[in-house]
Amino acid sequence: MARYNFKETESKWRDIWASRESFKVREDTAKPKYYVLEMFPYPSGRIHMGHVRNYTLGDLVARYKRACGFNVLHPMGWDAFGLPAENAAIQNRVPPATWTRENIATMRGQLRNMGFSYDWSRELATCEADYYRHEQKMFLDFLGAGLAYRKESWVNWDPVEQTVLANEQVIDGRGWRSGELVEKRQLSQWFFRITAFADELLEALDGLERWPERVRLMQANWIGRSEGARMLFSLKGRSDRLEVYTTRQDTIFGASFCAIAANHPIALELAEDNAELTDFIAECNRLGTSEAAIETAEKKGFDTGIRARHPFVEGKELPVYVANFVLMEYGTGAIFGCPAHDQRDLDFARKYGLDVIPVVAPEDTDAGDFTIGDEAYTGEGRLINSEFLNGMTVEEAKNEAARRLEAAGAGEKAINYRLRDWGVSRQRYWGCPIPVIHCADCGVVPVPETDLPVLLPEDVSFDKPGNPLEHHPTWKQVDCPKCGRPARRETDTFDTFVESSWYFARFCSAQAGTAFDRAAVDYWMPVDQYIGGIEHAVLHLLYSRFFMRALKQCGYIGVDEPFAGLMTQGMICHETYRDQSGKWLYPEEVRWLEDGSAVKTDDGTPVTVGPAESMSKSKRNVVDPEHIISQYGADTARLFVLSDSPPDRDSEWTEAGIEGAWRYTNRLWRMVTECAVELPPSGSPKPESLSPPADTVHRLIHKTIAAVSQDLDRFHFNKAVARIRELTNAAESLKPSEDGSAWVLREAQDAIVRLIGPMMPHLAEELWQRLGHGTLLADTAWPEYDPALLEEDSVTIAVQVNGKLRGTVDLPRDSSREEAESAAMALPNVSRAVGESGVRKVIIVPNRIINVVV
RNA sequence: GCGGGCGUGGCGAAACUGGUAAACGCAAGGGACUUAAAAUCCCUCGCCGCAAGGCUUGCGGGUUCGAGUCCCGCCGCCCGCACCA
Repeated sequence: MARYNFKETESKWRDIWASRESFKVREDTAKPKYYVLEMFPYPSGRIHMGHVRNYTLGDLVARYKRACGFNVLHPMGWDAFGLPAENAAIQNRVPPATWTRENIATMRGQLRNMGFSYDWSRELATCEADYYRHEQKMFLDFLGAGLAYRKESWVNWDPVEQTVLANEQVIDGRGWRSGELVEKRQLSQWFFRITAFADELLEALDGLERWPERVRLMQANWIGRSEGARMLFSLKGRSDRLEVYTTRQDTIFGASFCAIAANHPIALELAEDNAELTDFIAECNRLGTSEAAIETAEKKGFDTGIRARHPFVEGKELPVYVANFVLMEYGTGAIFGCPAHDQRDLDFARKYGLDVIPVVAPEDTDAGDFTIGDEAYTGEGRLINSEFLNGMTVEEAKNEAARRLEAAGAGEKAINYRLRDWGVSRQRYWGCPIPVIHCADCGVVPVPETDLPVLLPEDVSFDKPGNPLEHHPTWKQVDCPKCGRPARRETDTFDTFVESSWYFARFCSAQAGTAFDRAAVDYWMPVDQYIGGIEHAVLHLLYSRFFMRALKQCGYIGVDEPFAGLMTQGMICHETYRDQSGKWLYPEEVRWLEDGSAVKTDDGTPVTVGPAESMSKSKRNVVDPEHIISQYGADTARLFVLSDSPPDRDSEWTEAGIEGAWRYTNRLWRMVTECAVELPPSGSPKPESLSPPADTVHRLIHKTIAAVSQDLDRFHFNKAVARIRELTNAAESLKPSEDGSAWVLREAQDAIVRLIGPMMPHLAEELWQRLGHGTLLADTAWPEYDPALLEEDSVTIAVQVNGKLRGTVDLPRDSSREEAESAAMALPNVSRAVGESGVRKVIIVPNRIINVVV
């Protein structure tokens, strides 16, 4: 029995697709367009299983849509700037550019070997000047539009990466890549004004119907809109006023203190001649922002001695504290405390002996009896102890309090967002240079457009720690474009998330001399289906949404939303292995014994097998796609990652699983190439009569085409695979002696090959040719089904007695109720279950179920 | 604390708007072919039971002729955000 020679076949068809430019596309208004994109990879060196899954999903969609008649754009590129290249440079003394380009070459070859239907003519790498030069121009335009600005602020400093991180890149107080606790530093940094679009980015989430609900929720939470009021408290003995933000302006009569953040300007001013306060502020700054630190931290305050005047109560004064739980980054960095209705304020008030005045009482409570114990009351109710607000609901009181504040010039309604502007400066070398020049006389001067691009020098040294651009002998020395005197180039580079915020639009016209060919972008954008990991739910996916709006405002493009559809794929997991000393082992270092236990291949010592976890280099539970491809071929690997688990769920890589996929690959091969009987050519006319078994399979072909199409439309790829296997099973079990079976078998082969085409393109292309077709399967339309064959003439109907299954009856489709009922009652099981008691009623759902109620 | 999701065989999973639970695959067991192995093919495979039959979708209730699916209350697991004013 000949095994399928995937090595020969797969490379043969890849060469044919490449030489025919099968997947090269251009704008064509005669066809509906479909833009399918997978998140482009960072060129780390080699592709991993996560890439295989991601790109297999995308390729399936691309090939399916192409077969369905869409003009499909399916490009690939490289997210090529980033820190690993610098680390490699330090460790191996290879320039980052060289390291990156070599990795790209390797990974491009690996992706080609997978047979993905990319239009390689659109390939791009973000580290090349012909890409990032456009980004520098965008920055200048953003600057002009007020969407980019420079500001001194407290930023997150990653001590390992030696750079600043955006808020989105700090997870539980730690750097998203380094995992190290971040420090707060005050630095002058470039920001993108993402907050200008806060409301729009939030509102538009509702329109992203083909995004997973949880990604939309995560973005909504991240933007964090809240409605409340800004209030101004005049301060005794000072001319300035204290601005606070609150969502509970209705509780103003319950206020008993104000609190400001440790980094609030007033706190810093007072600290100048108050050593005790300086110490307290330092203590607050030391406090981590990790979950553990926050939970264990005690509420602490420092009385500044300043007194704030209550806006409505003549003579009432509130002490102003510096408090460790007030964040400078949220709202105005100052609050008023109403202990009765906020747990944190209550804890604080109890500790410092402040008043606790209830001002909201639950509907059915007698106001006089309502007191606060250890728990603040945060529920609904009516206002008490609140002069002009008394008797109002919380909602009414919020409105009235805001109205009165505004009338008194002491505040107004306000909307606040959690979202902060996007800090894009990075003190790193391998990134896009920020095109500005610092001049001692003229200040910050943008690089004139005619001087773009600002090229990243490649002759850099990593001998000293820190940013090589700082240490470069000449690069930063430049004349001021305004006054001509010696000045200094900005040595910060952009966050690499800037490059990934517009690459998808660049793909529409990847070779254009300007950033975008507007007509091409208008034709292709938005991306119809974007596929990638959930880890970018907030980061990349939010930045890109902002970037499109910023580009639109600057006249580059006309779209707001970059990704109309989003699919987030799950991770690939694998068992973990440790030897006796607890060291992690690679799967290939483990051998399995007869009794099911595992030992080390080299010395036979026992191995501890751990549960499946997501593949990671540190735990060595990785499988190199290249090994799999050389052992089983790309198609088998592709089939395996599509089988069993739905795309959005984590799935486990197992040796048995890939073996199962390999078995099926060979079954298909044999079914077409080693058929026992002579089959008529594809497309022969249907024989006069089909035996009942042949007719059943004939119908199944059409049912399968219908079902697989629907499954692919809904991204239920594992179900589509199952249905194709079902059809294969049925076709194989058809006996050649049956009337018409040869014709049906050939029809089934044709259908199976076409249906499996987007999943296993090389094998399908080969079998398609062997079935006698003169065209490429890649150029062949998706099969159609005959709706008349989807419905059977007879149906099997379940018969229940009191909801319990007692048997089934086979009846002609659409039999009358009487026929159905009498057939059901005739079943011995049914009459036994009914017994002596009379039938009360019979529920009949035509063609589905008969339920006899006794 | 807030928000969201998920609990189905030994395992991955199916089950359209409530209508025959476990399709498809993996693993396992038995058999055929073979000197032998691999490959391949056939059979069994939710649980209890020789069988007839009974039971079964995390647990407890409810709605319904009928619930994996809807409602209420628990239990468990996972994810996101979090001193957010």
